[in-house]
Amino acid sequence: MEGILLAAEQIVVREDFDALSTRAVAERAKVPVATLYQYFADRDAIIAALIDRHVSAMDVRLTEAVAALGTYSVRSLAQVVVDAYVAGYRAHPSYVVLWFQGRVSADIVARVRERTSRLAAQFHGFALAAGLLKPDTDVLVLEVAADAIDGVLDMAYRNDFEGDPRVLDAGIEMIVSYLERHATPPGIAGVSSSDLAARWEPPGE
Amino acid sequence: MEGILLAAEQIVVREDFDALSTRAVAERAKVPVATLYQYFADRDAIIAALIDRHVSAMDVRLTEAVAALGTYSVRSLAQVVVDAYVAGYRAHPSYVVLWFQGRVSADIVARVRERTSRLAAQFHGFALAAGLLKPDTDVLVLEVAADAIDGVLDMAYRNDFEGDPRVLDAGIEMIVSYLERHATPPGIAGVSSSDLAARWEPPGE
Amino acid sequence: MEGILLAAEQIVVREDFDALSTRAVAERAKVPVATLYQYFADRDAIIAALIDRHVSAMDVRLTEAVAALGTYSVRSLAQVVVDAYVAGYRAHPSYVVLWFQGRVSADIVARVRERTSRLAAQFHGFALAAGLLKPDTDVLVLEVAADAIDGVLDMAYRNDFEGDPRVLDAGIEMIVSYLERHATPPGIAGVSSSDLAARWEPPGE
Amino acid sequence: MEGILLAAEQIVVREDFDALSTRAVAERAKVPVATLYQYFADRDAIIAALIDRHVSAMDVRLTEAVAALGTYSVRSLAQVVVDAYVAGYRAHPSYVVLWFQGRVSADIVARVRERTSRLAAQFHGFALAAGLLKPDTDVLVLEVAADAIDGVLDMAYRNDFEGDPRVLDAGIEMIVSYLERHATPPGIAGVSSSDLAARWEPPGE
DNA sequence: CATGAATGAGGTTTCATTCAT
DNA sequence: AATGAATGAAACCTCATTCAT
Repeated sequence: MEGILLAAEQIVVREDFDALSTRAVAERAKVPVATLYQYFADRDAIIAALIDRHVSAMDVRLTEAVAALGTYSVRSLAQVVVDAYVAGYRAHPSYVVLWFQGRVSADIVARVRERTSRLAAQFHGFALAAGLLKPDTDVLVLEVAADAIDGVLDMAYRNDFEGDPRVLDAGIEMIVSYLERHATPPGIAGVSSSDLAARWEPPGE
Repeated sequence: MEGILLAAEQIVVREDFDALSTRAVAERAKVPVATLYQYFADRDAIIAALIDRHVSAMDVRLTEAVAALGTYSVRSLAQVVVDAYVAGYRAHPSYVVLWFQGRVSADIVARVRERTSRLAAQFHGFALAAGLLKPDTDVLVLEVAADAIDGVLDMAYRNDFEGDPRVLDAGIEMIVSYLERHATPPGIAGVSSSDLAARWEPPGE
Repeated sequence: MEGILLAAEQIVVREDFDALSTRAVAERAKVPVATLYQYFADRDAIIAALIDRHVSAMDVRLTEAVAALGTYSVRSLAQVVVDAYVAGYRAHPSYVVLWFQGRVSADIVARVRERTSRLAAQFHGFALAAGLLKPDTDVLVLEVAADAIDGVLDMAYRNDFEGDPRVLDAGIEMIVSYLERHATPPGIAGVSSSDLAARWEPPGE
Repeated sequence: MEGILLAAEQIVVREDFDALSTRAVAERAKVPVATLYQYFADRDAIIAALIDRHVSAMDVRLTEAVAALGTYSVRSLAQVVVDAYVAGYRAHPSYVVLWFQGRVSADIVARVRERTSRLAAQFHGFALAAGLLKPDTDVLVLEVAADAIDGVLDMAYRNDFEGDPRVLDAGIEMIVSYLERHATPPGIAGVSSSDLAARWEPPGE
C-alpha cells in the first residue's frame, strides 16, 4: 500500500499526470492490478490519497514555517507561504503535477477547495488577532489571496519544472500589494514575533 | 474541414476536453473518422487548430479593444486585456476549456508560450514608445504580467464557469500594482489617446 | 453462517442472480470474504444451500397444503400445488429468482432433478393408493406433470414479477386436462378426504 | 461480421451462454476484440443479432410448415409448430441455448415478447377466418398458448439437449386440450386444406 | 476459527491510427 | 479525396479463490 502510493508518485513525476493509470501503477509497484483495489476503491481514490498526503505535508511545513518567523508582516507571511510550497515541491516534485493537474474528479476538487478555505480562515483569524490586517477585513480577501498564491505557483511551475523564480518574485509582489491595501501600518512594517498580540495555532483536523 | 473544427468546438463546450476524441468529432461532424486524417495529421493537430482559432480571435479582440481606448494607463491596459478575454469567453465558451485544458502536447505548449512572448513584446514596445513605462523596463516585466493575466483568468474560470468576478477584480488589482512599479507618472495617471506619442500597431501573423 | 445465507437471499431478491458474488454476500453479511469459505466450499455451494432451503420450505408447504385438502382430485391436487408455490413465492420473493436462475452448475441441476423425481414418485404412490389415477399409470406421467408445473410457474413469473394469473390459470387447465386422461372417475370427480383410501405421507429427508 | 456471429454461435453451443464473452467470441472468430465493436454496439447487440437470426429462421420454417399442412386442426397446428421448432433446434443447436438463456437485457426481452404477440395475432386471425376457433375467441388464448409452447420446449430441452420427446408429446397434449376448449367442431376434427375458408399468410415485417 | 492480503484470469469498452480501395 | 474496415494497445474494474497468520 505504501508501495502503491510510492509507485503512483514516481509515475506522476517521471511521466505526467495522464500516465497515472491503474496498470502503470501496478506495474511499477510490482503488484497485480487487482491488488490496487484492495486498498483503493478506484483510480480516483489513489489520486485523492496522493493529494491528501501532499496537503498534509504542506500543512505541516506551512505551520512550522509561519511559527518560526521572526518578523510578522503581510509580506513576510506571503513570502513564507510561497517559500514553504517551493521547498515542498523541491522535496517532492510529484506534488507539482499532482497539485495542478490532479483535480480531476468533483470529489477531489471539493476537497481541495475546502482546504483552501480552511487555510484562508486560519490566516484571517491570526492576522486580525495579531493586528496585521484592518479589523473589518473580510475573509474573502484571504481566500482570494490564497487562490492567488495557488495561481502564482501554477504560473511559476507550468513552464518551468523547477519553478520560475522571476514569476515567483513577481507573484509575491502582486499578492503583497493586494494584501497591503487591507493591512494595518504594523502589518506593512512588520511586528517582531516577541511583540505579537496573538499566537499562531496549528490547524486542527 | 470547417465542419470538423466546428464539431470539435461543440464537443469541448458541451462535454469536456477529455471528450474530444477523434470518434466523437467525426460523429458530430458526420464524416468517417478516417476523413479527419485528410485534414489533420493527428488528434493534436485538431486541438492545435482549435487553439489557433482561439488565439487569432482573441488577438483581434485585444487589438481592437486597445486601439479603442480613450485613456491609456497601465491600469486601463490591464483592464482592457482582461475585459477582452472575458468578452471572448462569453462569446465562445469553448475557449475556456480549450485554453486551460488544451495545452496537451509539447508542440501546443510551445506555441502558446511563443504567442505570450509575442504579445508581451508588442505591449512592451508600445508602452515604452508611449511613455507609459520607464525606459529601462525589461520585456520580462511584461511577460510576467501576461502570464499573470493568464493565471488570473485560469483562477477565475477554474471553479466558476462564468468567471468569478471577485477573482478577476482582485487579479487586476494585483497586476496593476505590479506594473505601476515600473510605470511612469503618466503611465499611472493615464494619457489621453489624442496625446499619445506612439501608435498601437496590430500584431502581424 | 445463517447470516451468510440471509445476505445471499437479500442480494438475490434486491438485485438479481448475477449480483450474487462472494464479495457482495460477504459485504452484506458483514464478514470478510475469506470467512465464507469456512462454511461453504465455493460459490456454488452457497447457491445450492439457498436452493435446498427453498426446496425444504416448499416441500413443507406442499405437504401441509395437500394434507389439508377437503376433496381430492387431480384438479384439486394440481391447483393446490400451484397455489403452494405461489404462496411460497409471495412469502419469499427470492425463491423466484433462485429457482429459475439458480440452476447454474451441474451439481445443482442434478439435485433439482432428483427432487422433482422424488416428488413425482410420492404423488404417484399416493394417487394410485387413493384410487385417483388408473392403476397402470406410469410414474412418468407424474414426472412430466411435475415438470409442467415447474414450466408453468416459470412462464408465469418470467415476465411478471408477481406471477401472471392468466398464465397460471391456463397452465393449471393444461395440466389437469393431461392428468385427467390417466385419472379414474373419482380422480376426476373428487373424493372427500374422509373417504380416502390412502394417507398422504410427508416426504422424508 | 458473418464470422463473428458464427463464432458466437459456436461458443454458445459448445460451452454455455455465460461463456459468450466478447473476448471469447473474438478469439474464436480470430479477430481482435476491437473489431467486434465495428459491427456491434456492445455485447448485448451480438446476442440480439443472434436471436434475430434465430427468430427469422424460425419464422420462415413455421410459415412454410403451416402452409404445407394437409389437414388443419388445432391439434395439427400445435403439432406443426412444435415440430418446426424441434427441427430448427436440431439444425441449429445453438438456438436452444440462445432462446432459453439469451433473454438477458430488457431490450431483447421486449423484442422476443413482441414477436410472440405478433405470432399469436397471426394465428388468431387465421384460425378465426378458417373457422377453426369459435368466433369470440380472444387473442389472449393464443398468446397463452404461444407462451405455453415456449414453456413446453423449455421443459423438453432444459434437461435433455436433444429435447425430451415424452415431454414434447405431453406438452402438445396439454396445449391441444386447452385449445380445443375454444375450438369449433371442424377445428377439432380437422379441415382439409382444399376446403379451407382462409389462406395462411406469411407474416410481413 | 477467523481473516487480511494477495492474485491470476478475465470482463467490457474506447482509443488513435493505418491502409487498401 | 474519401472511406469502410481493421486493429494493437490500453483503459478501468470484478471475480472466485487461496493461504499464511
